[in-house]
Amino acid sequence: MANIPPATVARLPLYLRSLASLPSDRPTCSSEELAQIAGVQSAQVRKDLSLVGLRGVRGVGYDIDGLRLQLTRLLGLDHEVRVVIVGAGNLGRALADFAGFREWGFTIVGLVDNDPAKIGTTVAGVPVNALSDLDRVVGDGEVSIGIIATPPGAAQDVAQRLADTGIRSILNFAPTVLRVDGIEVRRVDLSSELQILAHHLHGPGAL
Amino acid sequence: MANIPPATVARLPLYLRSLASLPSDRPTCSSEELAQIAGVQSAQVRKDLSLVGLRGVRGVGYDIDGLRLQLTRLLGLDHEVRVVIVGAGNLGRALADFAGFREWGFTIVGLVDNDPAKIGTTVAGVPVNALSDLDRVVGDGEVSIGIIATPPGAAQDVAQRLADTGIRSILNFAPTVLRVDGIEVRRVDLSSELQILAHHLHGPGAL
DNA sequence: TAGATTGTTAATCGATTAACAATC
DNA sequence: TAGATTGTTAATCGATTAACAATC
Repeated sequence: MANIPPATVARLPLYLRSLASLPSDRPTCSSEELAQIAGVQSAQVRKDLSLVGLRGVRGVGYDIDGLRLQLTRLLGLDHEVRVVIVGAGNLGRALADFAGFREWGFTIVGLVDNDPAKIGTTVAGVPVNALSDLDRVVGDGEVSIGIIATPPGAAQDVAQRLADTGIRSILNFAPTVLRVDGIEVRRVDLSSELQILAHHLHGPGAL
Repeated sequence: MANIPPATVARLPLYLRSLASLPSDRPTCSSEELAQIAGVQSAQVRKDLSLVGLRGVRGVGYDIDGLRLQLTRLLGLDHEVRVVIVGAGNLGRALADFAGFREWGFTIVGLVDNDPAKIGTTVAGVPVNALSDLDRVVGDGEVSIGIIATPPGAAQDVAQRLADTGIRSILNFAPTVLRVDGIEVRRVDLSSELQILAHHLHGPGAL
């Protein structure tokens, strides 16, 4: 496999989810149907599926079950994926209890924080560990993804610690540009999202 | 103004934030310095700033205060921006208390939910209103941005209601493709982010 | 066969990067 | 002047879309 364009990879979860909205009485669907549900062009769907090696049948469409199976496999969701969340503030705790993660087979093995008042408690069944125990939590749990939900000042240090434990990927909610080698980092910048929306309030179409 | 490329708009919050990391003893900074902090190429910085009409001085750099002022204005953060959050679950409540929003001048005027047990309470000083009061909350508050933090099944209905109140933009945390006209929608898809990271666990560089 | 729909090519569009003349 | 750094052009790269021959 390999060398799937990033833009295509980013749409695979959308396609996988869109399959759930398909009428269940038919074995196949067309790229046009999938496109409607996903909110993209049908040519985009065909191109993306083709790029990841998924083929349909001309005149018929794509096999829904096959698509589901292969997309799940491509996204690595056919194995359990274990996740640790660093930062047990409001956001970290909300993420620990986020139904959407479990739904796709992600397991939150633990929260990590440096506040003694939080350590030892549990949030939605997830234990809160000391930051000094990060190594143990990640090592014991075969954790491959770390989520950073700390204040901005702590994020870089936490990222390096996560990297040192041998974690493979980081999802960063702190508004901090992380510098870590050999690790894939994705950033979710909540304030930026609002700011981008705010920009458009004054653009064309403003009151 | 107008017609700034979306990719450029999306980086303006990053530049604005990066200014805060600059040494405060100098009045100017170079595109190279800013690029380092923001984690992008210096040519990108120059191009972006040029595209939004911000100019530096050759051989000298950009005026830091001027940059901060103009970026703030461009992003519409020189006025208070009022926001309503629909959905007072874990995520909605975490967002209501999210420091990063207030920091940039966003005001959360209210949470909205349909759970009688939650209505009338407050979260981080933000009152929880009945969904049936959405109109009043948005209307009274001159709210321009709505955040959707509901379960997926409720998101489309909420989006339409928000549109009907005359809101201008929506930030959608529900894993739902929204169909609303004349409104800017941005999506933050937490499960997708993890799934994209999960995909790369098996790509090149996998153990 | 006729109708439907894929898979792929080529065209277009947009974003990034390199390079360098302009100029402080 | 010499050194630094912008602002912009052109080159490159990547993503999207249109179009249609292939084919079920």
